[in-house]
Amino acid sequence: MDKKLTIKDIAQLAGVSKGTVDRVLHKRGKVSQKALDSINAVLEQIDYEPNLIARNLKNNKIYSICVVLPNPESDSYWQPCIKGIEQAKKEFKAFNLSISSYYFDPEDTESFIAVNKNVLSLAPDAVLLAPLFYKEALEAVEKYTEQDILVNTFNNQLESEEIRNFVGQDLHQSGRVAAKLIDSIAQKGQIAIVHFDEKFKNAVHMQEKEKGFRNYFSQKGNSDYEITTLKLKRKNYETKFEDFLKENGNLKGIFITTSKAYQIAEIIEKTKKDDISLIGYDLLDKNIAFLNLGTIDFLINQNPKQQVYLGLSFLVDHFIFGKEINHSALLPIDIVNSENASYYME
Amino acid sequence: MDKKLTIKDIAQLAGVSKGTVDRVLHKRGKVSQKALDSINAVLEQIDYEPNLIARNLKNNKIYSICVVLPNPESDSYWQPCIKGIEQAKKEFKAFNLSISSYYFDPEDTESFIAVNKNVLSLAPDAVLLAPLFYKEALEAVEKYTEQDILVNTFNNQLESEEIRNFVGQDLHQSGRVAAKLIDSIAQKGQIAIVHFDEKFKNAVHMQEKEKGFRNYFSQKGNSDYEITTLKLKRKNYETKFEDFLKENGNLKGIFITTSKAYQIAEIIEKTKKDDISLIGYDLLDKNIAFLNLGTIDFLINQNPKQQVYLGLSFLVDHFIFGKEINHSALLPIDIVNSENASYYME
DNA sequence: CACAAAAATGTGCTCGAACACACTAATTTT
DNA sequence: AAAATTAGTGTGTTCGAGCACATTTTTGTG
Repeated sequence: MDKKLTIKDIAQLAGVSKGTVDRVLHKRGKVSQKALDSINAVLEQIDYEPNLIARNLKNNKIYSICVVLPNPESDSYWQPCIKGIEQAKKEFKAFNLSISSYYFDPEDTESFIAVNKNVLSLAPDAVLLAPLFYKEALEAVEKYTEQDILVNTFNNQLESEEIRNFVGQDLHQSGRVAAKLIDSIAQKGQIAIVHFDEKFKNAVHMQEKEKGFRNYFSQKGNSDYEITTLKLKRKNYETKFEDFLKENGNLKGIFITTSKAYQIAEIIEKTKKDDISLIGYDLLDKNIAFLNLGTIDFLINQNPKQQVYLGLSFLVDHFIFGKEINHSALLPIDIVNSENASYYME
Repeated sequence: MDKKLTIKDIAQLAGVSKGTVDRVLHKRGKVSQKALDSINAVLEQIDYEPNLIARNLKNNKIYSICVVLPNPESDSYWQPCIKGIEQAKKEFKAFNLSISSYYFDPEDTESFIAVNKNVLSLAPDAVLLAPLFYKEALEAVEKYTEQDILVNTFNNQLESEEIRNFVGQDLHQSGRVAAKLIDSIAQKGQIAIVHFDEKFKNAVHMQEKEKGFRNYFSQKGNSDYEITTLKLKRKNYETKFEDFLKENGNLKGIFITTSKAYQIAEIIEKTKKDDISLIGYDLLDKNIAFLNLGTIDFLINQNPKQQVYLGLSFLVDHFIFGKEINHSALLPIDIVNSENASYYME
């Protein structure tokens, strides 16, 4: 049972003290060429891995991480994030960690700014941020970075040098997945891309999905479908969509780019039309209900729970085990129907 | 920044020494009622979590884990397992772990017995086993358990008291997922369930999938489909399947219960019939090729890579962090089309 | 050559849990 | 009542990395 080699072993093999080996490993200088050579010779022969457990023993600081996300009560898309945070807390309970959540109002830029200001004043070690408002998020990230607070993002991609990590999905590709699904199930005819546009906050999101969706069909060529885009606002979406249905009798499929597919499904269900295929996003209870009913054919899982969990576990890996943080982690684009939905919800 | 409470802190609060606290925590006895009471009083007030890092520092044993699985060269379904093992090795490199793989011939019961005998003689701390052969696997598990070797299984479920853990999928539900997919895409007509029957080694597997598939339609009632089962053997599958195609002109969908969908796809492709929907299993290169071509409509990902990785990480959690091992972990049943396949492969 | 400054190297302590062992106090035995 | 036994308690060491500090060696300069 050959145990792992330690710094002490290397020191012995190289004929120096562990202090010298330590200086070589950490490039702290103050080492003679002779000692350096003999230690390097040993290091080349053996495969030294520092014992992370021992390394972290000394470091008995409690790392505090703040998660900044929209209030799940305002938009239930974010509900699963709570579970993701709980899971991370449970999983990492044994380490010196303190994870706390801070909610902002997804409809209110000011609230986003205020919450970030508050979190900044708490001076945590890291922030996991859902950067819903582009400009304000960049400013927040800058301030955090000034205070040496590590910032990671999830859900929305933000182009910034300071961001060490992003956990989310490729929205363009997600649009292509939806297109392929429509292509698999919808009859020849018209296809509508429906954006539920609440104060444009998801504008970039929805545009990327639309681009991907259209890209699939234009790349494929000679399509059986005519694709139109429909923008709906919260206030009058019902009448506006009902009008759209009347005007477009040949509608065979709808791709809803937000998590509000159930609102379309409700209307479709009333019209008793069963030849319109519906593809939407996210496993909200209301969406699942229509999925089970057959009104919605497929949902694409953006996996908010996993996004938060992974984002947190990257931070833990970084703080506790000194691992480098990847620049970005793209989660799989899960295709969900009534039969496999439960596995993605729990 | 209040740091975590240690044994020393508890000792101070209770007015005893850390040794006494240690005896209470580990129920080693030799503690007076008075000391016990005062320590318990402290423990009730605070929420003590032992520092796992410190606990494991002392324990500098190298844990050896053997993975026993079919030779990926005999059946490329198992190919991703190698990556799963590599990933686990990389991820857990920093801990005192030694993970090694042992292959058996999936067509040869004797080889399964021999490999397990060999692994048994190596006396590892744990074995992660793909229990392909039911009876022999039970015997092997029994022998391992006699030697106090922890056994976990993946891919195939095995009913046994000794098994602490299983990582895999619910095959019945996976059949239902396939049925729902067929129901979404196939035109009215005949549906065939195709079993590729290699020496019955997967018999239980395939039967469970078929049951789930049929269960979906019988539960739904008034189906547009007539379902037949076709068993093919490796030798003459081509002619047999071609005959089947000729005899069943109204065939609209095929559910292949193994990873050999590409063999059916090859034949379908030749006939130039494009109104037959194909659902199969597993992201083999050949399957992916037909998925991209459009011959295969969906693949169900059984995720062998993740199965092995999770199985190993459960063992690591157990050995390194003293976590309890769950009895079973059912992985999601991923629906894969040409657009989201890459996320499940890497 | 002396002697200071700088460079190189080694020593020793820390982290928290676990446990061996030494030690004291209480109890029983002779 | 002294000796022996046992119950109860505290102390000290270990694990490996990291780092402060002490110590030794080398180099430079008058």
